[in-house]
Amino acid sequence: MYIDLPEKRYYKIGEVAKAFGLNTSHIRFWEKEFDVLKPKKNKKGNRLFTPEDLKNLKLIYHLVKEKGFTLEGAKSKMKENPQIMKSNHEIITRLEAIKEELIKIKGQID
Amino acid sequence: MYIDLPEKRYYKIGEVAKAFGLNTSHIRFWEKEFDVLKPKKNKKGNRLFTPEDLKNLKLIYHLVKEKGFTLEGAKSKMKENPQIMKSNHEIITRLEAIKEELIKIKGQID
DNA sequence: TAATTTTGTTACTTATACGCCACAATATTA
DNA sequence: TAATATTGTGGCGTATAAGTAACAAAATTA
Repeated sequence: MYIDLPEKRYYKIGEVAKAFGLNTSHIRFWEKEFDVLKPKKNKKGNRLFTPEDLKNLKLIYHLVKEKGFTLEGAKSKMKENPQIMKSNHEIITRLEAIKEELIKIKGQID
Repeated sequence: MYIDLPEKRYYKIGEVAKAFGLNTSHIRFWEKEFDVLKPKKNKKGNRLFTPEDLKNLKLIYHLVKEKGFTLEGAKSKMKENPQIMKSNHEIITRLEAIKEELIKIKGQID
């Protein structure tokens, strides 16, 4: 997967960008495009991405980069039923991780 | 809906374009992009679109113009499981037509 | 303290998805 | 028959979408 970050309360834009293989401008660009992406900011204005923000980013990435939606397409898809969309996507992501695990285990047996 | 054509064996590009509210260049462009779109041609080279071609066009239109897929996104979506995709889409289209009918009838009752 | 990172804004670049035109051949309509 | 319309291929033009870079100032990290 394109993401591999330690668990913590907040992530900086640089870490996030790196985790997705995007550059920081790109992240900021998506932030302007997608209302759902609203990282907190500290007093100086630095972005603080929460794990929740990362979930949203993952979903956007999935729709745009993997499924081939336009940004507009992704936006309206996400409006359809945001919470169900998101939880489905989380479940699928989780299942894919489990599948990977199982394949690894199988490899050890053979 | 964007389409309203009499039933016949073949349609000319002009009719097809008009039915979708696209211009002929656009139809030809999609033809280059989507392998699934392969209208027959007569000896002179004129395109002969079958009802089957129209179904494919409808699906493309749906994905690109209504769902917000990029052309690439639409292509890979259609490769996933072409026949199921298409029959689902036909069923949904049919149901929507029925819904329209029912709404009309309801309007007459009120 | 020095090096690195981040900020917002703006402008620039590239890619996508067409639109339009020319010219020739054929078809349709008056 | 003459005028008009439609179609073909091919190439060039273009609007919008999507992403990148440049900047100087401020902040963070080493």
